Order: sequence, then structure tokens, then C-alpha cells
Amino acid sequence: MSEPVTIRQVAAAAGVSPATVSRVLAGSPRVDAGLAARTLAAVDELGYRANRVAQALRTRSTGTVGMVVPNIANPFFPIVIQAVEKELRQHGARLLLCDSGDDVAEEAELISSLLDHRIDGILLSPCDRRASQDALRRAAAQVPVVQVDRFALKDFDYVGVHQEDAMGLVVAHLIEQGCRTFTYVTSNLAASTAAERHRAYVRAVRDIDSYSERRVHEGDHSLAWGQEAARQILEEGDLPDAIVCASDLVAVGVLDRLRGLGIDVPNDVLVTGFDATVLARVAWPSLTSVRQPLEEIGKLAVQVVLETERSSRVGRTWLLPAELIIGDSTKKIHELPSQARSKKTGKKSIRQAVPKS
Amino acid sequence: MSEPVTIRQVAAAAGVSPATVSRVLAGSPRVDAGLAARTLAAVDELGYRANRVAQALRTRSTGTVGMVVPNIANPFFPIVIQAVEKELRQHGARLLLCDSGDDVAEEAELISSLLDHRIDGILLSPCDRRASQDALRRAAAQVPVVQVDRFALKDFDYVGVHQEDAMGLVVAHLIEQGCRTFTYVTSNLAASTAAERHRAYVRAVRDIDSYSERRVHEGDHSLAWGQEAARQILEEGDLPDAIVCASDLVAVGVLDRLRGLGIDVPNDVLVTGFDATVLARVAWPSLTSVRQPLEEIGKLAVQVVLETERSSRVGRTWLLPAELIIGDSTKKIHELPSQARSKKTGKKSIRQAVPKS
DNA sequence: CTGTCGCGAGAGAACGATTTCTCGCGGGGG
DNA sequence: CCCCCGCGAGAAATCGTTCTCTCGCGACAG
Repeated sequence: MSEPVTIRQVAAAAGVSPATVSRVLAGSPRVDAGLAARTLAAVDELGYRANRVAQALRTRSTGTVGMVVPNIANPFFPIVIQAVEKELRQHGARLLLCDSGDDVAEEAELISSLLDHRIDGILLSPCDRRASQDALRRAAAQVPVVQVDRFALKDFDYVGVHQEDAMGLVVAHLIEQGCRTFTYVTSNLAASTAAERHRAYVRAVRDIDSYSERRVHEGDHSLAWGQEAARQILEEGDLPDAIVCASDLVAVGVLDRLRGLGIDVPNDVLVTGFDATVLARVAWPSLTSVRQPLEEIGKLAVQVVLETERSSRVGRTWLLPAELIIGDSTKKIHELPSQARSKKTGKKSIRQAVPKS
Repeated sequence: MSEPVTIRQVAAAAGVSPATVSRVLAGSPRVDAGLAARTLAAVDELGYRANRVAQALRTRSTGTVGMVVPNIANPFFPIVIQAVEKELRQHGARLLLCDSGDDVAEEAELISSLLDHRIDGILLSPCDRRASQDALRRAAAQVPVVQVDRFALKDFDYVGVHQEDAMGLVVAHLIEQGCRTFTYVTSNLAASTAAERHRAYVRAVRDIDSYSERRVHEGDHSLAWGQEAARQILEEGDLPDAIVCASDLVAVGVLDRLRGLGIDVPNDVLVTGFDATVLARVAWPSLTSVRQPLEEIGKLAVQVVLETERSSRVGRTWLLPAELIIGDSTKKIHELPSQARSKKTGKKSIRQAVPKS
């Protein structure tokens, strides 16, 4: 309806030049006090607010940061996004949010589009640690880029947690609980986090005496995939002592399926998640999971991206500490070998009740 | 590092004027085929992409839409946001996302900031159905505004679901299950959705024979509030037949607390949620809840905001159908009066075991 | 043969800010 | 007394587009 006020109108109203209005608003040191007062009065009177588009064109800074995440619906990301948005606001900046849907081509297009919009920086959670490299490099040639949570190239800034250590905590805990056989349910290994977690899992588990190679299941971060993975595990044969999942979302899917088949967690099998989202708390039994400091990750990523000069490409890495959250899904009473054996029998009889589909 | 290519450089390379380059790229009808080919070659050669900031300044359209939501962390919103972002992309537009944190002042500031950025429209989920009105009106004076999920003013466009009908479904279901006494746990009634749900609840419940006014608990949409509300309910006296919650987040908090105190859902008390988020599926027992067509809401809101002329202020309303999702939290075996009485006794003895804090 | 009309493309004016450059005025020093 | 320097504020260029306006050329008609 109403056209916004321009700086010329303010200048006219105050009887000064547009340049002076700009100077006053920028807090330029040497302006006559009388003029300043007059212009401020006019600004107030007319309700003037600078057009940030024009500002951006002139100053080459939009006060805007782009963020590309693989999937907003994964409860992991909203927390990071919230922290990012909050920290950006502290710096007077706004967030352009994009969901790549875990698709490399989409991701590349979104990045190009963000560059077209002349964002001041990009926060990227690359969906594919190799296929996303090109887009990442292209972006970094234009603006500061910080990789968040996931990464694709070591020679660009990265904020996240040491996934291998974190997964190490999980497996160590399970071993401490007496587990000797494991199955891993992962999401797509193209994501750096998934790859690192998997690597750490393999490393931690291959030294266990009774370890035998178990099939690794690969799907996406979804409830449906967790359910499907549980079905596959049951079809394969004996239940392992523990099912280690790459995310809470997958783990709750697994839990759901196991429960549907009458398999008890943690008494028949232990299950772990990852990310310590609200799902882990709400699930029954509550999930043992790994809490990553999501707020800190988001906040730090913003600070890094805003404070990086466009020229300095350092490839710094910030690794924040993760924390094991122990839930009911791994609170098993320690068993003697004989008990463990009878447990297996019990599981087998359950398995036979499962209809092959 | 590298400065982006400008239209002048393309023009120079192609031996034409900037105007012609612009025309060619815009697909203007009458341009010489030879020139067009040359410019396209130059565009390709130099990898030219138009500066959307300059474009925006000239055309008065940024290809950007702002969205302000009360709390990204509530699993309800990411789904809407995802749909919004997806639909915007279909139209070549980007999303500026803001989290008001359910704070009216923040919300107002965010809206002003979005207007400064000359977004092409605003999607707003007003945190307070009265206090947000001013900001809403101010925004609507500048750009098309669509209220999403929550609303503050009837005379501006709104996309959501008929909350009263939806809550009606819940209560009707509970009555069908034999419930006669209820307690309602709501979030802050400043949100229009919360207010409507509450109103519908009161209306549906006041005609039940044995209905007696029960305390309504008010807090925010959080797990913690659900836990606290459950504690309060237990302190009050007899358990009701059903606890009706204003959102899944609150309901899972209630469930968690009840479970901690050894109260069985649904056998001791029925519990319902709202929103049918992933939490409702994951919870144990799975929650009876109301599914709102979140994707459709997001998609429609975008279509409305993008197709609305800046001048036309109609105050249209789109109400999409909601659906009752019945979970295990209300699957009660119908009881005879005598059984119901013994149930109450059982509850009382449980209550006595609750430590007063 | 000449005047006019139409079409295609370049020149240039916006868009609304910031910022450099320039100019005028006042004061101080030679 | 005059010149120069410095400071404060306005004029104007600039950012990179789009789009109107104008101009030139060719063709067709009178």
C-alpha cells in the first residue's frame, strides 16, 4: 500500500543533503549537532528505515547468511538452525535457509542461487562428502564458507564434533554392558558424519573377541528405514547383543519394529541412537544416545563465517566435545554366560514367529 | 576471491550493449538471432549470473519471502518450513527464516527487519493473537502477508485448519471410549490455535453429564511443561478419565511423568496429543493425536502470498481438513461402572505414593 | 526519388543507498 | 593584510541491473 520513505525525502524534510542523512545515521564523527538533531527528527517523523537492498548494492554486503542443510525434518537440524538464527540476529544478520533434500544437484543449485543473492557467507552441511566438493569450492571462491556438522573438504573451515570419539563412547559403553556381538544400522555413508561413525564403529568392534563381521545396513535418516532395518536384522538370524544406530530417528524406527514383534529392549537386545534429540528422551525405552552441543555448533559457525575475511582461506577445524547420554535402552542387568545363552534361545523362538515377507 | 562477472563485461565480450544482454536473458521477443547467440555464448563463456541485489533494486522484487515462526524446535514447524521452502523453490524464490521465540517484541522487530530487506511477502505465525496485531498490520501495509497456522486478524489472509473441529474430534473420540471426566493441559492461550482448541474443548466437555470444571493448566509447548502439568494434576486429587493436551510435545511430557510414577496409560488414564508429529508415533504408548496437513498448509500459504497483488487485501481464509490419528494412548477396553470405580481406587493409592514436592 | 514508418539496438536514466570529491568559509599564521 | 589550510556539508559518481527513450537504417508507399 504505502511506499517506503527514501533517504531523499528525509533529506528534503530536514533541509539537508542525502549524504548528511547517511552520515548522521552511520554515526559519522564530524557532523554539526544542529543538523544531526534535525535529521534525526525527520527520520523519526517520517519513520525512515534504510532500504537494505540499495545498501547492499552499494556496500557489497547484504547482512544475510545462507544455510543449506540436508533435511530440516530431522530433529537434529532445527536446533542448530535455531542457534544459528539467534546468533545471526545478535549480529544484525538474517538467515536464508535451504533444504537440499540430501540431493547433490539441488544442493549445488541452491548454493549458486545463494551466491546470486550475494549472501555474506554460507553455512553448509554437505550431503555428500565427495560429490559436494565442487559446489563447496565454487562457493568458497566467492564468500566465506563454513562446513557445519558434516564436511566435504578439510581445507575449508569446519565446525562439528569428533564423530569417531563419540561413536567410540557408544561402543565402549555397550562393551562395558557385556555386549559381544553387534549390528550396525547406518544411514547413507555419503554423509561425512555417517562415514566417520561407521569407521569408528568398525574399529571399536573388530577387536572384540567374539566379533564376527555383521551386515551393515544402509538407508536414510528416517523412521521407515529403522523399521526396515530391524526387519532385515531379524531375517538374518540370531539377534546381536546390541544394535547400534547412526541416528535417533533410525533407532526409534528400530525400537518400534522390535516392539511390534514382541522383542524386549534392553533385555533381548540393546539399542543405541545418536544425536540425543528429543526423540531419544521420548522413546520407550529412552535411548542411549550421544549429545552433540548443537547450540554451540550453530553459534560458533556463525561467528566464524561472519568474522572470516573473504580472502583468508585457512581450513580451520573446530571440534566440540560430545557426551554420552545413557538411557534405558542399554540398562541391562549383567548376565552370566549361561543366562546369555538361554536368552539367545528365547530370541530364536521369537524369530520363528516372524512371518517372512 | 574472484569478483563476479557483471553484465557490462558480458556485453563487452559479446560486442553488444548491456541492454541487449538483459533483453536476451529475459527472453525478449525481438532480438536478432545472431546477437542473441553471441551474447549467450559470452554468458556461457564468462559464467555470468545476474546480481540479484541489483536486480531487486531495479525491479522492486527480491525473489525472497520472509517467514516468522514462534519456535523452530517444536517439531510441528520444521515440516511446514520444509514445505514452504520447497514450494518457494518451485517459484524460484528463497526463504528468510526467523524464530520469534514466542516473543511479541522480537516478532515485531523481525518483521521490520524483513521489510527492510524488501521481501516479496511474509508468512507469519503470530505468537500472540492480540499483541501481534499491530506488527501484522504494519507488515500488511507494505507487502502481502499470510497468516499460517496461527492468526491474529481475520481481515488478512489465513491458512490453517479448523482447530475447533479438530479438537472436537479428540473429545468425541474420548467420550466414545467412555471417558466422563477430563483435564486439559494447554500451552499459552495467547496463541490463536491454543485459544481455539481450548474453547472447543470446553464446549465439547461441558455437556457431558458428569462433567465438572477441572483446572486448566497453562504453560508453553515443551516437554518440561508437560511433566510439570502431570505433577500438578496428580496433586489436585483424583485422576480424570482422560488428559487432553494441546500439543504432542506437552503430551509426551505428561506421558513421561505418569510413567515415572507408575501410572499406566491408557489403563489408568487416557492421554491425547495434538499435531501428530513424529513424537506421537515414537511415544510409548503411541499418542492419539490430530494430524494437520502441514505440507499442504505450507504449500498453499506460499501460493497465496506469491499470487497476491500488493494492493488486494481481502482477508481470505483457507481451512484445511484435519484428521484424528488414533494411537495406543486411548485404546482402552470399555469398562463397567464397577471396574471404573475400582480403577479409581487404584489410582488413589498410586497418588498417595507420590511425594509432595 | 523522397518522406515516413517501423523495428532493432544502444544510450542513458532510473532504483536508493554510500562515499569520494569538491567547494566554500572561517581562522590562524606569515 | 593576505594566503593557506582544514573542516563541514553538498554535488555527484557509483554499485549492477532494467527499461524507456531515442536514433539510425531499411523498406515501402506516394
